[in-house]
Amino acid sequence: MGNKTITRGQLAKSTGIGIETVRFYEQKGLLEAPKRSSSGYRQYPTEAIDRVNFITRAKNLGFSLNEILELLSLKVSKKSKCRDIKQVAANKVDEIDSKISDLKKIKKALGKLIKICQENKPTSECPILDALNI
Amino acid sequence: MGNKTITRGQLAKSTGIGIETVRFYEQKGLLEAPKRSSSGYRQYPTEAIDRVNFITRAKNLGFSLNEILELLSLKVSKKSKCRDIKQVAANKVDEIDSKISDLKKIKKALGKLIKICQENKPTSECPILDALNI
DNA sequence: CTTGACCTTGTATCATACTACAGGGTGTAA
DNA sequence: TTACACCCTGTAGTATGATACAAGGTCAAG
Repeated sequence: MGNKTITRGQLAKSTGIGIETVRFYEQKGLLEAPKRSSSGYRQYPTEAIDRVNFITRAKNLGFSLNEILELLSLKVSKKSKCRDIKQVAANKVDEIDSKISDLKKIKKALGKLIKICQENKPTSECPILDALNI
Repeated sequence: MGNKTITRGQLAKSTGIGIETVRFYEQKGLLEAPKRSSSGYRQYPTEAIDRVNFITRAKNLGFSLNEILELLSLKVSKKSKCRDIKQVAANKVDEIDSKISDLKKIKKALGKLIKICQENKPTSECPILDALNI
């Protein structure tokens, strides 16, 4: 009952997003429309902070807002839908595995570049691509 | 010398991007302006395919075109710049490590969700966030 | 020697994801 | 009770990353 709530500005400040972005995410369905005070102020539960932080991180990982909405909406409501949810989740896992693999390749290439740099060797026009291919 | 070249349309087709996107990437400096035939047709070296594929993958991983340009432009030209390049590369490695870590967390959360689904347990309003926190 | 699939340029439009107002109300502190 | 920082709504503008189109030139096949 006596759960602490925060305002839109406080949510924005504690997650590092813009205050207008909060409203934008609400419009997009990424943030649930919160309870309002008698004067119409939004009253967010503190869990909204986790939700916004998730959105920010997922965005950073190359997921679109629509994909993030899909991730956040994944839930088991009826048995009949369980198969679909498993399918969506499994597809996302595959996608994530391939992202991790690509990131590791780029990381390795950067490591090679740093090494070349330390050895003061000359580099080609595009050492990153070279490092990815060799 | 007798290196095979491909046209803009062939580059687009073999990388899965739009033909206009090729020109767009050229404008942005992501693709070097290629040699032209006597009639003005672009003649891309086949390596341009690797470059476009890199751009596509990096974009998918949440890097902006400007960041990708920075990655592709990393090269050791003078000793005096070596320190800077190492710094940029090392920063990118850190960024990549944190992306991998975030992706693993989401993957784990999806795994939990799949398990819950198989056990036919009821889920909360947002199982993904629950799975990330627990 | 024409048809059709390609290429050229310039410019305009689009989708996504914000970001910035204007015009007004609220809440607390001096 | 007035200052000031905050909140509200609606709507307009911006940045990024494409994508579309018009008007025309090129090239190989038939």
